[in-house]
Amino acid sequence: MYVKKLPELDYGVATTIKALGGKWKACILDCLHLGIRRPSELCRNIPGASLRVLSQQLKELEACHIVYKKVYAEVPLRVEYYLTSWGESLWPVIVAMNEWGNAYLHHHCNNTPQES
Amino acid sequence: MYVKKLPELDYGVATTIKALGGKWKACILDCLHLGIRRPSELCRNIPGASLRVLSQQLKELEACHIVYKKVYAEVPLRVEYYLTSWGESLWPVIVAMNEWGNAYLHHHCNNTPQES
DNA sequence: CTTCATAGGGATAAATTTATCATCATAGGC
DNA sequence: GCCTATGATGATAAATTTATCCCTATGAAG
Repeated sequence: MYVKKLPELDYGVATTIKALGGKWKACILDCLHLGIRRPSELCRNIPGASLRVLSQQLKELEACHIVYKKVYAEVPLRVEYYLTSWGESLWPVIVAMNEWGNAYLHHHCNNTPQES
Repeated sequence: MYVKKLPELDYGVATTIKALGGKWKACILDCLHLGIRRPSELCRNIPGASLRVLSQQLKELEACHIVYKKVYAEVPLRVEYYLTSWGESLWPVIVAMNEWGNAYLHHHCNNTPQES
């Protein structure tokens, strides 16, 4: 890993963005809400993300106490991720962001924000 | 600038994060809500951010139609940024993110998400 | 014996974002 | 003239995030 060199902002929004801002994190949280729990399942449900990347993001979400991991002593190894109460409490925020973003996309269709 | 090489996710949350996710964007939007409009004023109100970086972020926000720019033909040059209706409609989302993030910070005090 | 699925991680590369430094232009104060 | 402030931008460096490749380990299936 690396170490942050620049000071951070103790800012509610900044904190939320750090928690949610990873490329695949919102997708992962969506999947967890749908009951998809195992890394390999997540990988199949999120086209474009490799297992490696999802593992990294899950690890970060876990470090943030947004998800937690259950490991079963089976073979092949079986792991499940669940939302913590912090993860659950994040849901309304995700919904609000999703609504705004979708409304935005409908009005600025075929472009992402930075490019339009 | 650079050109994106990898495909983007057409995801409401991803869109919102792209719009809000810049390091200083939430600060800028806060300032605009407070009536701070000129780049040099923003710079003085956001310790740590250089004028150059704020200009970049303002430019991105402008490209997203979240803020717009008014230029006055004065000397020295005078510029003001305002929230568009999209920018205004983003406010509830920012508030929700801010509340969650602040609650989070209070319970995991002295740590940012990724480090805790 | 080879391959698959499972989950994880080290090493490294690539992509992206943010910061730094320099420059331009204009007018005023000293 | 030199320094200030204003706002913008080009070039480049640094920091950070995301992706790729390869390896570990286990047991079952072929």
